[in-house]
Amino acid sequence: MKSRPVAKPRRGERKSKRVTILDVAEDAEVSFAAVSKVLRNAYGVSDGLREKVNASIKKLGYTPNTAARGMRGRTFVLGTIFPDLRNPFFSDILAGIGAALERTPYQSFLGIEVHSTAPALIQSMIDMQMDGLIVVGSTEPESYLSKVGERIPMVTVGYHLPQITTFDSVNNNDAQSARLTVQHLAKQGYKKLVMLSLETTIGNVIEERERGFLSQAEELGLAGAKVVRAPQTLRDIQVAARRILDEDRPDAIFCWTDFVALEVISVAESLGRSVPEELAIVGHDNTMYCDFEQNSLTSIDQSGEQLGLQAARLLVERIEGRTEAQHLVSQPRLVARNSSAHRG
Amino acid sequence: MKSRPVAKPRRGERKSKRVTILDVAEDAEVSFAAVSKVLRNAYGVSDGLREKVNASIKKLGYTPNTAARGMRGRTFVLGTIFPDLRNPFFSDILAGIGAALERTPYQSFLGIEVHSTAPALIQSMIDMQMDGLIVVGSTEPESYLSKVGERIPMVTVGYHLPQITTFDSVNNNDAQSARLTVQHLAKQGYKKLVMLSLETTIGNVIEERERGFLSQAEELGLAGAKVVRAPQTLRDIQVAARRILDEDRPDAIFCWTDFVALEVISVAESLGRSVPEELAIVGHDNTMYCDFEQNSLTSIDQSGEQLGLQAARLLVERIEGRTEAQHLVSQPRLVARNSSAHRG
DNA sequence: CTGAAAGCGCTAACAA
DNA sequence: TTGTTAGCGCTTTCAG
Repeated sequence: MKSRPVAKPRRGERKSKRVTILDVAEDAEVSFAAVSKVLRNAYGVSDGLREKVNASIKKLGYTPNTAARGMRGRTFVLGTIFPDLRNPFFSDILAGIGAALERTPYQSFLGIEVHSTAPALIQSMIDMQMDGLIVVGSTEPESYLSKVGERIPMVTVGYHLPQITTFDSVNNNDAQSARLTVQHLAKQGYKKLVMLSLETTIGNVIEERERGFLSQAEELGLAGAKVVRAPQTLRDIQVAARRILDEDRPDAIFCWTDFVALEVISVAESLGRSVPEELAIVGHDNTMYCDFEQNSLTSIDQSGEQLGLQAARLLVERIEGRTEAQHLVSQPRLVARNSSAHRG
Repeated sequence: MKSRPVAKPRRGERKSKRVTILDVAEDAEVSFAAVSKVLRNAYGVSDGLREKVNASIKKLGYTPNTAARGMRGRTFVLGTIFPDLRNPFFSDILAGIGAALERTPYQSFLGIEVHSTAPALIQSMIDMQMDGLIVVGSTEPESYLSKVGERIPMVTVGYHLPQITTFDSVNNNDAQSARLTVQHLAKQGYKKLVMLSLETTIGNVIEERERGFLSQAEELGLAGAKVVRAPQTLRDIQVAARRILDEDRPDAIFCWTDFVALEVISVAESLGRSVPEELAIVGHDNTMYCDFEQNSLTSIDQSGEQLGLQAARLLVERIEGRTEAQHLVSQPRLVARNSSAHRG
């Protein structure tokens, strides 16, 4: 016996049927094309029609099906890619992106390179027909990013390539970050400087900081300034810190990001080295943990919020038609706290 | 003069034309339906055909258009919603979700309630035709979440409603978190306990912890145990901590999450109160900052990674057909460090 | 100013 | 086992 021809339940059955543009058209007693025009703010719609349609939209609680939209035009969805979530600095960037998008029709979703690679995430976002991408702290080669930029509007944060034309970028002046640090430490009377840097490179951010660190130290006549690189895991940082403290015996350490600096303080403390009397520590990003009394960490503020804001602004501009590349660089500032206070 | 009929450039022009299922079919010399079947692992495809198609897919670098997929069936995209990114605990949850999804065809994107409300994010995700949602630390009412659960497969983390049938949940036993804390503090010899809790409720997580705290204190005969609530901003936490320290004068404070505990340590230190001799501090979530020597914060570990892993697993099960609700509760454990060490 | 009609790339029922 | 076909909900010409 054949089953009777019922409305096929399929998988999607559980979802109560969506309100579509046709339902709105019917309710408003207009053609569905008219509804589409109102939705897109297209040219040539009378006020009366617009009002009727908007009333029906509200009444029925209609929201456009983004997937369907994506098949023809824009989705008004942007993708943002972060390397991880552990660094609280990223939440500042996100706040900036949110602020920039607040009064626009755009939404942003995040992809995190935690168990996915950046290329996989980027491909997924393209497959979802997202309108543009903000790529933060990428470690991918320039050639790859350039190709992505040809396929979809893109802005990088932390990957400064002033000559590139296929995407925009927003950056902190990372060399300047290191210069400010060295100047500050020198002024406080510290003389033997080590920079605890990152093993894997992030765009050209890390190189820039190392470059600024070494050149400024040289200019100020601080002999023996040295760069040591370590991976991002706490274990490796601990080992590196211990070795620096035992072997290089600097009186100041500049760390590429705050949590590394906090770990170095931790190691120094467990080794009985007093901060800042015997050892100054400076971090980078000025995250909320710097302010705690027990850390009181001098740090470089690169205003993640501003970076995110500008990135989102540039991206929307690109999506809406700009074709010449823009590359923004913002100036960091040093926030002095106890961890680099002494040594008059 | 009319413009000549060129291939219309439109907005999407910049994007080099996508490889579609038709291109693959042509290259493999089969019908495009055959390609779709291979893609979906559908029943009734010969090995020869499958191989030919897979070769063409690889050769052409084809990836399915998720938007088009979303119009008919599944997208294999999940949405995860976090209240914010500042709490490093969330990155543990994310790691768990990533681990669970690693060997599946599913991808997860994040929405953060920073400038968007949860309902707006949820609606966007539904509009993108995502297959399911993981909602973490929501403050929305049960009635609303229940309605969402009827429309789309959903799992909540941090919203334990054992009776609800429209979605699954994964939770830490939050009452037990507080009980463990009180037991530990009592054993260490601390007697006057205050819990520094959150003003706005997160699911029922906060209530549960408060309940466990008060009942366990009573059971152990610790008179005068008290709950104080404060908003999540550093400023408010500072004010509250100062007031507690000045007025309530407890010898131990249990904080609902680690960064609050760190702020309390900071305030205590600036007030000249020594931790743990005069004052014990216990946090919650056992985030990486607890381990730093300068904090050495006793904390409750609720294994965010496990919570995320289970949530993703349940969600995939639901998407693939399970209809009876599942509600998981995991047991926390206390990690003792210096901040609650003394008071023999 | 409004509506009719043609697809976008895919899934899944159905026919061969 | 394979191919044909009918949409999914929307944008965007193009005619009226």
